[in-house]
Amino acid sequence: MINIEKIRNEPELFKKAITDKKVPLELDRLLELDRLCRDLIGQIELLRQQRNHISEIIADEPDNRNELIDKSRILGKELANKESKFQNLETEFKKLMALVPSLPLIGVPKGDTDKDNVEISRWGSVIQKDFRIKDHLELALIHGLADFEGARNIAGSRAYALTGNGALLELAILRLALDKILAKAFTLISPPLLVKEIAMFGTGYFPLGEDNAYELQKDKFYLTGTSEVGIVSIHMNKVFEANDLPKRYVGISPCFRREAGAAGRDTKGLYRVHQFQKIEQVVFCTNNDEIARVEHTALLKNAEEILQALELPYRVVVMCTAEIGLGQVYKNDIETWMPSRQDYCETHSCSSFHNFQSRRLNIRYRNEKGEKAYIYTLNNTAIASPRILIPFLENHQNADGSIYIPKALRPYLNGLEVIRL
RNA sequence: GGAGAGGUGGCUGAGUGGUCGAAAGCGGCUUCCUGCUAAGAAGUUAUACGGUCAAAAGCUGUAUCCAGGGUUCAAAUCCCUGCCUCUCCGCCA
Repeated sequence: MINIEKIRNEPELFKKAITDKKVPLELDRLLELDRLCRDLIGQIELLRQQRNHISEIIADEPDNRNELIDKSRILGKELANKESKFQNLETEFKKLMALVPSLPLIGVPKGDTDKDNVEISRWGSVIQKDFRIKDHLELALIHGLADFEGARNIAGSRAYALTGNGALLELAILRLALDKILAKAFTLISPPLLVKEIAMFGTGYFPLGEDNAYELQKDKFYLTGTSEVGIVSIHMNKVFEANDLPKRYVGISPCFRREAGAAGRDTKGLYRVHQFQKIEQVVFCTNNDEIARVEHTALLKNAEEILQALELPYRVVVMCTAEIGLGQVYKNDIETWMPSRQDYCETHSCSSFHNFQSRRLNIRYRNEKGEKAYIYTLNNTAIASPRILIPFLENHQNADGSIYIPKALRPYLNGLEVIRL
């Protein structure tokens, strides 16, 4: 939850963020509820004070005991009345509070769609091949890297199975990415993927993203769409010592996404699937904007190094206001070149939250003065598969249909240099 | 899935309806003493939000003994639900 005092003091800033991020929230109603609640809680505390005072006297067995008990009873009725009124107001207040976005940092471009994102860098050259290129589906088919038909029969649309070298290739890429991150002193976590609502809410995926999560109704669990959810939320209510920070984690997990709202989009192939594997970087740091910025840049660089090792051309973009989520203050996507699409497409997403998540989950640290302050959180993809297999297969195909294996990956594939037909 | 036990402050742990935000011990902090690195003495020590104040301190109000609901004039204490931990049985990768 955003600090209500900040909202009271600078409502215009939040109104702008609400508009820019396109959040369905009426801030004036929230502020009105805040006033009503505060006024009512004042009245309630006064009544409680009176009742507590009378209770103390009753305990001393005075002569007019019964009289006092009657008086307390009347106070109690009035209290109950106001308390239930308060509860209703507070419920609505909390619901609206959950929708208050974090403020985008200066430098986040204002915009409505991904067309408004701003490219800031490129790496690698996009080579237009002098032969007819095959898309990843065709390549997967001729090499036997994936089975779509069988998977879809039992798991529905967007399902896939990686087979043979396809599965080995995925494992190799994941392990390469993991090793690159581990070399930078990150702590590996394989977190819970089946979590309670508080974890989804606390990391900011709920309430607005509820349609995108798989829900296990019988047990009231949700399947996480990224290991970030488990990694961040297992620290709920924790207080770090300042010298524990920054704490850097790398997560590994399957990820589950309903892709609601994307019905009919990207239904072919490995681009938009319900289940995938991801290596994820997550960082906790002190509540210092400059430190967070440095960490953000480092997370971005780590991901870029992985793509460079895989010899895949990519570009980095700054996401515009409508494309960053409720909680993010700044976000970069890395888009990797996909020949079949003749475009750079999202493969990585690097987000800074400042204290948006830590306030929801009550994750703090003790600063130099001994005071508790909310930490900052950040995260970025290291690698996500099978989407990354699209640029991998398509960029590395040769005229004869074989697939080139970049040098850095060969140790993970028993020295394999080319996947031949 | 079945049966049982439990969840109290930084930690251990007492408290079965009012005098309890909570005994005692440990730990922490402050001061003193002694002097030689550890021991002694005294005091102090929960959190959040509000009021008072220029501000801090202090004083003061409310809430908090896992969470939510209920009983009662009054709940850490009684009742219900949920969550978590532990033990036994069953099932199982």
